Amino acid sequence: MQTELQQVRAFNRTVTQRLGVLNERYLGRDRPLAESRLLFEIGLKGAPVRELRARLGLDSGFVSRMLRALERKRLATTLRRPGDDGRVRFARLTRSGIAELQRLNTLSDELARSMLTPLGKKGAQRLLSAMAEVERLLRASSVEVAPADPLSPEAQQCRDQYFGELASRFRGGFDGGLEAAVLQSFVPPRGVLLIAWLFAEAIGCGALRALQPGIGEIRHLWISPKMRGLGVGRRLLDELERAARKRQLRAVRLDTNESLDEAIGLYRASGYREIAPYNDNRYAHYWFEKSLS
Amino acid sequence: MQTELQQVRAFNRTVTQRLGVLNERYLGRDRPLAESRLLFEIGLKGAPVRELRARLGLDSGFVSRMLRALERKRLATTLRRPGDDGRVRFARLTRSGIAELQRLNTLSDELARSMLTPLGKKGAQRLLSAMAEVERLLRASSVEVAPADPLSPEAQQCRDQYFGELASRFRGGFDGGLEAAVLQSFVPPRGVLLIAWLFAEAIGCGALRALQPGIGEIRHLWISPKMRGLGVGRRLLDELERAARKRQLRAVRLDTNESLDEAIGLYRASGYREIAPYNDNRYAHYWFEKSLS
DNA sequence: TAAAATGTCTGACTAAAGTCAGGGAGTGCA
DNA sequence: TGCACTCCCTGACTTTAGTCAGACATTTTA
Repeated sequence: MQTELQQVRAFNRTVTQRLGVLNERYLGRDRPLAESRLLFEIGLKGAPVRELRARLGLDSGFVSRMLRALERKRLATTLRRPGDDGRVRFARLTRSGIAELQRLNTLSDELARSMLTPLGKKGAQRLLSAMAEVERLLRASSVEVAPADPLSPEAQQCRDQYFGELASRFRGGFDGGLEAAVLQSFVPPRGVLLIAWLFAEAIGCGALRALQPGIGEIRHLWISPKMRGLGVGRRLLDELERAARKRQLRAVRLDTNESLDEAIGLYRASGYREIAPYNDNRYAHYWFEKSLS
Repeated sequence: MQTELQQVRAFNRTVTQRLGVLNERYLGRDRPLAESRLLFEIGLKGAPVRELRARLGLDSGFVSRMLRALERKRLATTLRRPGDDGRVRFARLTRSGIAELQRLNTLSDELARSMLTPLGKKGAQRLLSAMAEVERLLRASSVEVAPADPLSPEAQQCRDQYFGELASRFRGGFDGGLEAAVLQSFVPPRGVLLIAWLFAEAIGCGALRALQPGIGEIRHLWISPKMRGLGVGRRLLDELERAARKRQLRAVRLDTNESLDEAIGLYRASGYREIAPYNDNRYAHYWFEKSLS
């Protein structure tokens, strides 16, 4: 473990040093860095001020003041969008603000090039794939799993994506009727719905409910496609099993469709064993159980 | 190319965000971040002030002022070391400074752990090896190659390390006698000595000199062991060949010892072909030539 | 040995980043 | 309608980070 931590620290040092220096040199040329970041965040489409604040993690006064500065330089405007909540201001780049953003993008590309070109073609390829791996895993490591209300908009959104995917993957489609009673069964203390968050975005979910005395059922385990293969599913499953243990369940069951290979792989790898059908789900091809000791 | 640059930018964003937030949260808790970094750099063994300045890339006044601040808090002292250059001050941590450094190290470890543990064992391993790769390549990409005086201390240092390595690798050892005339032959305009710099540290060298009319010779190509396999050797070799072309040479030659496998591999991969001995170097087993068209 | 260069220090300054309190406008609910 | 709340704004601050000029001691070079 010691050397692993040292490795992370070495990475941390090298990378912050190199990127910090470059960011300042390329992006903060004639303007405070925070202002450049704000320009980036507003982007071509504009954004509500509250969102800018959240994304940059900055104080309301600070952002407001920077927006005034951008307005004085005629790079951005804030307006109120009719139809929206009248308190919310919407920031948008002016024509010259967009030109400025393009210039920043060019500089940012130069920065990227300055990292790749000295390495030659093969080295650049190696760096790129290692970067992609680090980036994905680092994102995965900031994922947080927390219980949620099954009726919350985020839960609804996860379910929509989940059912949408089932509909496209199942041979013969999928008709996602779901009674309110099932959702109620995910509510504590008998069940639980867990959502995996990447910052403010819900990127996965999974639910546990009581099936029979001593036996729970896991349902709706889903991970956003862009976060697959990074262990998020495994984490959700682990947490659901932990929740089941806490509820004194001695086993959990689940069913799944033949087309969901990653899920089936995950279940087998996690110690689930195939059992006889315990329900008449017409979309299920496999039924699994794992005993929790 | 476009998507490659985008990949780098995505990495840049994710990593600076994640590391920036964590750095501040963990290391800048009750003290300016720069001060924490200074504590790190002084370290257990202490360091000369000039070196601290160089490593952190900070203004002399700024560092001096931070040192005074650390002194006021009884975390560090500066002293003059007898025997050394009397102008140089040496910074050293006090007992409580060391305790503070340990605390920082603990926090830094926590930070590292917070990245690894959510990924599970396999994910952590993947992250670690990708991090190591990114770190090494990023360091390699900040290497700069520049001509140097063959008599400069850095050149001397490179040669010492080079000869030292030859002595340990050659069967039967190596007696590194080198006449001043040879060094003189590396001086422009007829020859050139290139040094590869990683920030202020010389981590590789290579020399070109005139051998016969129209033919040059490459000598002393060496890369620090910790920077091997990252394309630095290839870059030095390319630059030496470019220098040869600029001098209107139509070919370059070099000799090498059988034990230097990496070098031999590099030469072959770069288009060098074995030729008959063109000198009577008793340590050489192979003689190579490449024609520059 | 004088002159130039180097290493460190201080004082005086600036820019950037961030915090805090309070106020006005708008929204949603009782 | 009144009240609590949200969103954004401004003004008044502080801290952090940095720059610059010059002073002084020491070392190196001519």
